[in-house]
Amino acid sequence: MTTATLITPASGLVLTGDRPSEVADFERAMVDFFVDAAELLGVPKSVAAIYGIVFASPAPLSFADIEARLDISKGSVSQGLRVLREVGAVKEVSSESDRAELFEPDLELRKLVARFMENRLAKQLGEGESRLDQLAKALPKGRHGEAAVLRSRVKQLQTWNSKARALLPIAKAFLNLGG
Amino acid sequence: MTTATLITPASGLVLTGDRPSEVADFERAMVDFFVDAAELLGVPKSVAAIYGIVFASPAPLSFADIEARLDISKGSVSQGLRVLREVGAVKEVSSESDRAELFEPDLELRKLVARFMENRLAKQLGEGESRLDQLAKALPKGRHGEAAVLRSRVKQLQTWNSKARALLPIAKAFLNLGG
DNA sequence: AGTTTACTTCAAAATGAATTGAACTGACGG
DNA sequence: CCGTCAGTTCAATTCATTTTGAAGTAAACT
Repeated sequence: MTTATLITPASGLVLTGDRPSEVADFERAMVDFFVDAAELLGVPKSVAAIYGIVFASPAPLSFADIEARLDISKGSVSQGLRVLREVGAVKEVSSESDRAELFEPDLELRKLVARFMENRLAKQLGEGESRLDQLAKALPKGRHGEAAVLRSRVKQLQTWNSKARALLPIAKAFLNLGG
Repeated sequence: MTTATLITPASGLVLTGDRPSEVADFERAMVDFFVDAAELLGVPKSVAAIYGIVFASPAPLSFADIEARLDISKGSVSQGLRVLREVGAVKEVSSESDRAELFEPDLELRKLVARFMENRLAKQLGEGESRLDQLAKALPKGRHGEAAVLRSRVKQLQTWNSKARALLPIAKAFLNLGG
């Protein structure tokens, strides 16, 4: 063992610019953290990076700030911010003195998580349930025990589907305990 | 409302061949179910389709059977079966009379789910924890309350990470209850 | 009115992952 | 041995998604 624990090869999306490298390093680590997490959740890197850079800043950032700190195009910043606003991950705070809108992370991560579960998991499980109903109806009634085998397999899937559905609210409750 | 509940546009991977259309319809529905689910889990369509077609058959299927029922290349069948064997989703049963290996689904879905949680979720959360440790060390000590803001944000992420870690075994236990 | 600033839009390019298929390996039968 | 059958491999291709950037819009300033 000669190398330290270098978890991931670093996304290289953060530009140092003229800020203290101490700050840029912190931002880099934060952006990488969210980029990693996003990969698991199926969110584009640029979107995760924007959230990361906003999260890493103690003060709200303007569009221009984000553009300057990240090595991504203006178009991506625009689209990414739209997505993040839509899901409530960042919110605009109007700056008094200036004309540009400023963005800060919405720290109610609870809500984000809940929304994610709702949108992706609950939706998928609901659709799965419908599909399984169709499957149960479409069961081919082949001879012997064959029909029985298939019936039991479909039933097994239905059991899993409903268990997963039942787990969702439990998970939600658990994550909310003293957030 | 004029249209029925057509959950998804159908993957079109199942070939009817010369089997009864009743059977092909069932297979189609099953394959689509797994293809959908796989999308959520980040598994390639072809792999999900192979699992689906095997799952939809009361009798074990040979390599050639799978190739004939699905509209995917021989190469994909080979690679897909390898993946499925590696994660224990299908198992080989040697056919007495014939020389070809036959495949059937490993119905211990519990194990599959547990393995998935282990590999994807637990791994990701573990890496996240390391990253967060790094982040905590890299906290830039800017003036005023700024440092405090960042410290509290990092702490918040750590709290979430550990909650998620704590949830995993709970979820596992819940899903195992009377499977 | 005209210019600048601040952002949005979207068609085209880049990226990255899955899929193909032709060449290959090796076991079996003749 | 030689040919065929059964499956594997992997470079090249296709496909889907993300990213870019140039052109467009609109509000704010002068």
